[in-house]
Amino acid sequence: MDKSLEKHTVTSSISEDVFHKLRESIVVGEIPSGSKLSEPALAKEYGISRGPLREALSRLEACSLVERLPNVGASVVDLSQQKLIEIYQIREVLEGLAARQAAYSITQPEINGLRDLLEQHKIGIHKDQGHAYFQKEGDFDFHFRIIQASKNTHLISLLCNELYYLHRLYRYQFGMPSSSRSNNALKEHKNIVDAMEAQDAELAEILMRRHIKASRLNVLKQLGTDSNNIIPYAK
Amino acid sequence: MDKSLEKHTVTSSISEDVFHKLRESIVVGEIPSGSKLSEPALAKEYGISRGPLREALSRLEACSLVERLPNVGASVVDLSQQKLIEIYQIREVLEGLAARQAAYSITQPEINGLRDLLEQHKIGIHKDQGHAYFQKEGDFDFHFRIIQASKNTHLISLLCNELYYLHRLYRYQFGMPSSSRSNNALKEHKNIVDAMEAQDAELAEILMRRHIKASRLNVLKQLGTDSNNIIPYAK
DNA sequence: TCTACCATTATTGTCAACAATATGAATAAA
DNA sequence: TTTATTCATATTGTTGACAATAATGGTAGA
Repeated sequence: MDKSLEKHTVTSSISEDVFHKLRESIVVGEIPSGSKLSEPALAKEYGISRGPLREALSRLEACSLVERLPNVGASVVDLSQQKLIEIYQIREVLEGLAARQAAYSITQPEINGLRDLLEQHKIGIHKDQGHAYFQKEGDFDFHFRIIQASKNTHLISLLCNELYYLHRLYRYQFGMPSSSRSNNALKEHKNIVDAMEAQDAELAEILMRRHIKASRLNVLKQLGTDSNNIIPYAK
Repeated sequence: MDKSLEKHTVTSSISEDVFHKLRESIVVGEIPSGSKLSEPALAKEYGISRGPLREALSRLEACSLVERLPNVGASVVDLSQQKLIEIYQIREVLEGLAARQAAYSITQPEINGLRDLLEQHKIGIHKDQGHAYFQKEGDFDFHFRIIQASKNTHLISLLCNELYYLHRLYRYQFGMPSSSRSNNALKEHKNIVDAMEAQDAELAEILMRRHIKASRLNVLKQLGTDSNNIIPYAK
């Protein structure tokens, strides 16, 4: 498997490249949500033909970042509070599953890695509490590692290839809270790692679900009060 | 929205058609799992060009029915007991979520529809207990309705467009048990509907998870004993 | 002035040919 | 006999052109 992997990852097709580029542009808001994606325009912009571009659009559609209507074309997905809630609900149960499975199969090195991350996170909070860019990435990293540790490849793909970028998109577009919660989040992260180290799968699942639910409620609270945080394209 | 939907669903593109045809062929085993999908051969078979065919393959890849290697091509996904377990684990939590959300928002007509289905199911068990084709479809229908009732569009898409066909694929390929369990399954279904009608979301989730877990354990038990049920392409 | 219809234009869907890469067989060397 | 290399073949990746459909603007009629 290593050999074939090594053999194939060196080759990067045009459609692959433009898929990654487009995905990043969409997630960071460079291409605003709701906007139309014209095939001729994009093809010209990237200096490629429409074939690989359509392939890329197809893949973006698969991870719910763009929507396509037959004979009409592709648009960047329209954000809404409703969709954000849906994504959180799904993450809640899927990452709960990830934590549960990880509790069974996580290794000591993986546990150590998570503890190091928590330590860095702690330092980060004291240092630049405020618009804490670090925490955000640190949070993603934390969740990432647990998902990977679940060893459920389908779950990993679902969370890391599809929902992850959608999540990032919303974080970038809606102003991002979570800094107000980073102390709580840190404690919750620690408890989750403790449960996993104790191989208490049920507890790990419950704690992870609670953690994501708390995050969801916090985000919604912020959005409810700061209505100006809602980006112009949201319905 | 109804108008635009009505307007656009009448148009069916070639790639759309061939996507549906290929998906069905794969699910029912007409195209065996693990087999290579040659673009020229398939294009010729369906009398189309390679363009829309590649689009269809791309969509099949998105729902995990085919795997593609760059510069190598597409193959129907390889089945394995490991993957089957992974899918069941994911369904367990996602359909648990669906049941929980459905408990909040399900309508009385939807409840009535489910009860009718259970009644038909009951009759079906008495009539042709054995290789009960009806139960299988009835089971799918039951789960489908609850997923729809969750009103979470992302969840609906995930379960009905992606996991559903994978599930069917495994059912068709591995001999399918579930008839041995149909009496238990019926009771479990009834309890789930009861919980939803009582708007007891937590209970509905727990019962649905337990139901799918029981189904998973049953399938694995069958596969463990009847090793000849495992299809030739499984590793 | 407003509405309905029509034609023009632009965009998407499809195709067939070309380029680049991988596969497999045949040959040569060890 | 086995392994490495090379070449021929087939397959995938990409392109540009053509066909079909939708969006747009203007005109005629009410």
